[in-house]
Amino acid sequence: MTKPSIENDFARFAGQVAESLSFNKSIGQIYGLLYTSPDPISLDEIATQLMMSKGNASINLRILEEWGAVRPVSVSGSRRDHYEANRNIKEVAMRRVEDGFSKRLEWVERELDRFLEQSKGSTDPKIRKQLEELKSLAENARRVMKMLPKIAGFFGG
Amino acid sequence: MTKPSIENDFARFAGQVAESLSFNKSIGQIYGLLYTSPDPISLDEIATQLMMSKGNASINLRILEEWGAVRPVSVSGSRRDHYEANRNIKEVAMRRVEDGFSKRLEWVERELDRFLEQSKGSTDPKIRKQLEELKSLAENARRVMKMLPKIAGFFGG
DNA sequence: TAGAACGTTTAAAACATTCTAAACGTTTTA
DNA sequence: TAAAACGTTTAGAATGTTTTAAACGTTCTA
Repeated sequence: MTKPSIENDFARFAGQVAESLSFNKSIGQIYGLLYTSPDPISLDEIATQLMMSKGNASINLRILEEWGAVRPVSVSGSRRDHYEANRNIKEVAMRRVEDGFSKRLEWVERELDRFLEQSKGSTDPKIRKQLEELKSLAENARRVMKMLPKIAGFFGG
Repeated sequence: MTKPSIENDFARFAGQVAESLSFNKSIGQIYGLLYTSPDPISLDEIATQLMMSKGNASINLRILEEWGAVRPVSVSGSRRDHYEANRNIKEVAMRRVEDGFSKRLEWVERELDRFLEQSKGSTDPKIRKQLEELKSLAENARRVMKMLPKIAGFFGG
């Protein structure tokens, strides 16, 4: 942090938020910095402003890019990559939920199916009933996930 | 794992699920074991079955108890504490969302208010607009959280 | 074409979390 | 009352994650 400014405080705050969501601090800081920045920023500037190594900035920028939270833009008069934030946080979050949580739920359902297969015939019927309960729970959870964008849109869209 | 059984496989699976939710493995394994167990189990039995230290079992059982995911029950003929799972996972998850996520959202809103205060007068108006946008986003998110039990109930209740 | 300007990769340092084993304090049993 | 049976605490070992610093390979510039 070269200068103490509201923008820098905000980037630090975004780092804390990221940590509390079990992302890493740098990811939050970078996104926070780009979020408030009126202009796209280069990798070097990001690293300097946030007092982190170029390497770290590079790695976490790439992750943010994968998430669609950040995009590279070309800035005339500079050959450096510059980045700007995708400020549509709801969109970013939804994609994150989809890619992270829904995919895992599908995996859980597949595993539960395997257990159900295993439990056929051999074990006592109680466990089968429990597995079926779990599976329907997972299915419902996934259905809720799927509705989430519409639900979120229904509240402040 | 003394015996290879579907129950033990399931406990291991629950451990993986826990890890993917950024809890620790032991928490998931313990809950998984208790979930499928027809009878309450003692701390020692839990540790033995899951091949973990008593200390670890003790610590994580306490966390599960705090979450309301597990409850101690007295078993006649034994002075050991025995535990059984609260199998109402939806209830457990909802309380977890409430205690974890909603509380954090409230903190985010408070911090955003502080930034808004700071931004009054001094800085350019753009950042203030962004902060207000973020705040309304957080409010909406919290509103969705609050509705979640009803939404979840609307799907398979 | 030599060297500067970049972004990426990598090895290891710094740090955080999880887990174990043993010591410990109670409570119960004999 | 001595010893056994417990659950908890604790110090540190094991492991995992994040970050840095430096080496590296390109691409551009002069």
